Amino acid sequence: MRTKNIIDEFTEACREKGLSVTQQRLAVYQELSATESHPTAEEVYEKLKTQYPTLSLATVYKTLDTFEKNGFISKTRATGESARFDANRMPHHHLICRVCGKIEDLYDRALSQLALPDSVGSEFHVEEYQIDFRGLCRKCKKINDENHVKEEKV
Amino acid sequence: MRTKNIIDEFTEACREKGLSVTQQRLAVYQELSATESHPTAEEVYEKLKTQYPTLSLATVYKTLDTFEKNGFISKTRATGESARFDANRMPHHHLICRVCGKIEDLYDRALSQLALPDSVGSEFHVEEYQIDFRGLCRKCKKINDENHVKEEKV
DNA sequence: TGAAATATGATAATAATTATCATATAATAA
DNA sequence: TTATTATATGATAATTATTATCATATTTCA
Repeated sequence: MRTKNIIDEFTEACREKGLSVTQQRLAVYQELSATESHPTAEEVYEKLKTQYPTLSLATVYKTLDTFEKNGFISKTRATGESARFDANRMPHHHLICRVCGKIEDLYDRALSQLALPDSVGSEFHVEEYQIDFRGLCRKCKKINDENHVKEEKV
Repeated sequence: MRTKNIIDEFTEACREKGLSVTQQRLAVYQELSATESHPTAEEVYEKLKTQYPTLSLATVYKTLDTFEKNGFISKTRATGESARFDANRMPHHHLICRVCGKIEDLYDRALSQLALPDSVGSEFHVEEYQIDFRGLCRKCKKINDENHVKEEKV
């Protein structure tokens, strides 16, 4: 029943976004929903290929990319783009658009003085932290809204 | 004078960490300190190669890696490792060790209910956010502390 | 200064990701 | 349901970022 719900919700979410619902997408989404590890594309592929022998790694990559762009999943440590470096040790945060990938800096005193949870304790020695806000930049939001309207009209 | 300070501070920091102070490291560090963009390794290299014609891209990579491992700079979007994906939409944060790269999840109610700054306003539509705490895991901290003691003895 | 340690440059190798394109599947209209 | 159209897939080639290698050069420190 849990599985059923995930499938239904996923199917509905795909419809809303105008995405075809395919075996491969269902499989990848289910697999990712069933684990707490943060698997790589390769790992997802390895996990599924026994059950779906014709599945391609390229499809897994494309599927994950589609999911991420549609907000179904999140991508930790985006690759494919180059790593970016910063010598600015002033605490600052990032506004990252999930569609165009643009990164903007955000300075905010309150956000830079967060109290760290006690639970971290001696398990981890925190030196700094950074908040990544993910969503849509003004430009991509506009495009997104327009598409949504268009879909509702049809 | 500003430049002078940066050089002095950098040199001192290298000494503390037992790193050789080289032309290349100075150049890369100065370049990164002088910009607010978050350049890629390639971009740093392109910027410097006129002034330092013998500089190698491989050196820039190695230098940036060394800086990051020593906490001089930060690396946004770590690559070299695979991207990792997560279908868990429950707000959670990350504890990332800057030495061994291990990522652990952190759940904390307070950290997941942060008020967003007004300044963001209509410029960006935030859908979610994630805090990356960077520092040393227990194991790497131990090794780090031991090395420090050793260096002070010498 | 001179020996030992460390870093660099050139380049090869690797690993992750993306592009291409013919085929297959899904969505939609009749 | 079936035909048509749009979209996704699989196989594989190509690309891109990054790391490894190793001989040479530079730093460090006694």
